[in-house]
Amino acid sequence: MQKQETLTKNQKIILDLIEKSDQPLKAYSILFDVKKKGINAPLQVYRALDKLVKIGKIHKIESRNAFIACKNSKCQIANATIFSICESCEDVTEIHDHKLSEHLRDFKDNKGMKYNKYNLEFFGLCKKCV
Amino acid sequence: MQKQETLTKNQKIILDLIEKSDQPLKAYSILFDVKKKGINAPLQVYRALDKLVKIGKIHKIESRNAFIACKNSKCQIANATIFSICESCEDVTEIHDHKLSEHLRDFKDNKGMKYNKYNLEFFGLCKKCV
DNA sequence: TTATAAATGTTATATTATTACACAGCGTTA
DNA sequence: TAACGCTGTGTAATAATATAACATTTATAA
Ligand SMILES: [Zn+2]
Ligand SMILES: [Zn+2]
Ligand SMILES: [Zn+2]
Ligand SMILES: [Zn+2]
Repeated sequence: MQKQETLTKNQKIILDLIEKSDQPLKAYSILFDVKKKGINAPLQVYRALDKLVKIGKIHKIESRNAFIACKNSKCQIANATIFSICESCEDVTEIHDHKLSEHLRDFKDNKGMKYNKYNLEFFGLCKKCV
Repeated sequence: MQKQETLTKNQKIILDLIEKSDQPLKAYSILFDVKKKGINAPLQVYRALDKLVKIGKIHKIESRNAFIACKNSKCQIANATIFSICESCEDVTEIHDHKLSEHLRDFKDNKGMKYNKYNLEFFGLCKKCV
């Protein structure tokens, strides 16, 4: 099997849900919401999430154990994510900053690590919460 | 009570253990190891971990749910961490790169977020695992 | 068509983290 | 001294997050 072009039923259901939310969703809240669509078990959710993360349709916010849709339609950057997180209202925004991305992409440590991915999370207070 | 200078018994026990390991430890593995010292419950571990994170003695590797000691004796950077993580052997190293840190510290988005913390995790393969 | 990779459905279980409550120790200050 | 606030402790219970194992089905490739 080559690269899968079309999403499967479960993957579509779960991606739809995540895309409708502009904020990250947690796995068990997703599970709760898709039970009416016949998805009954955590594993079904986690499998779809894994796949969607892998193909870059969604990203995991590691510090929150939550998943957010990628708005960048041509997301080549499943492996290069930057987020801004408000610690008061928990609002999360994906950041696309060319200069910063470049800097991170080009970063080399002094140990000969071969990087293929990074995830950066900024924390603070958003305008509304300052 | 002012800022606490000295660590408490539980905090010391747990920091000692983490400092002895050059790799991240998980909360329940810590719990297992400190049972012989009279720490019996998860909460006792998590409370110590929270405190140690807060004062910058250790850092949490978010993508691994694990905790590593900060080697930087004067760590003013509890709130500005960069890690390199090998996805094969799971070796984790804290990175201190002045230029990159500066770049991250100075980063401003276009939404008026007021940042006070960031965490960056690089993933890839270390020299041994390439 | 046959082999194989990917996805599904289900049950059970493992792992990570928090809530709730009672109490002890220390420093401040009334 | 006594009252108070703050931080930490100990314990039990439970919540939240994630994976293992197994049987089956579907999609693609040769
Ligand atoms: Zn994205
Ligand atoms: Zn906010
Ligand atoms: Zn550090
Ligand atoms: Zn390695």
